[in-house]
Amino acid sequence: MQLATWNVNSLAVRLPQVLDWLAAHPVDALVLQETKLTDDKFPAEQIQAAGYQVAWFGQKTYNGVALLSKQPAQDVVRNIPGLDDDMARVISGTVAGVRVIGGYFPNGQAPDSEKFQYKMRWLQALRNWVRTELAAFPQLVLMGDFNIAPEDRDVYDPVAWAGQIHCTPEERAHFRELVALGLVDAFRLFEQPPKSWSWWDYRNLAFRKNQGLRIDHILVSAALKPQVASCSIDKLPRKNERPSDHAPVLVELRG
DNA sequence: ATGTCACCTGGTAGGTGA
Repeated sequence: MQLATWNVNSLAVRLPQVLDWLAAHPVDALVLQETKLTDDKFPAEQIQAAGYQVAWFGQKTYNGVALLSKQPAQDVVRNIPGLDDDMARVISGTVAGVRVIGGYFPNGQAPDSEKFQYKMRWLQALRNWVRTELAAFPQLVLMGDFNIAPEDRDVYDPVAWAGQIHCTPEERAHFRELVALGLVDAFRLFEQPPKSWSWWDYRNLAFRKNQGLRIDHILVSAALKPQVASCSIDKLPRKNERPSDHAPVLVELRG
């Protein structure tokens, strides 16, 4: 089966691109971030017409996530249970026996900001919850826009970005702690092209200059690791007219 | 060196977030 994650930066704008991409990449499940739609405005009918089931969880203006799947997702959960959070950031469901968690992690703005403190609290709550989820669902995939570049090789200019948001030691420690729960970064299971990024700022001609970060990730559980056949970033949609600033990331599982 | 995009409010621009 194939799974994918994509931060679309407004599904209202990017729905045609999502449907085009699914036609070319008919993955079994796709999680979306930054849909930026209230639930009453979610384009469920157009997605269903394209052959996908969908569960969604949004809010006005910001955030918003969705889980698209060929087979309907079972036991859908929205956000992190037990965390008091007014932002729509997580949607989970079981697809073909795999527990899929799609997340839009907080950006954090700047290391000295209140938003960074929220990011730290959110990451701690996520870790505690994923620990229990892994115990209940050994076959688990955690994917989405983590807003964390795990290592210097995930940053186009690690010197300039040292200590900046997405690259702080605190964020990187949280990433490692998530992995330490019993997950693996599927992208790094394979030889990858150098300078592989999943996000390029809209500003500064960053995509043309390939100045990006790898902040969108697919973590798979130890039980699934032997089944991982490939993992890649699809840069093509970033070349569209009116692209999202993020590219989709895909993983293929055998069996 | 610089270079954006999407959304909101409230109004035909400015502010916010990323």
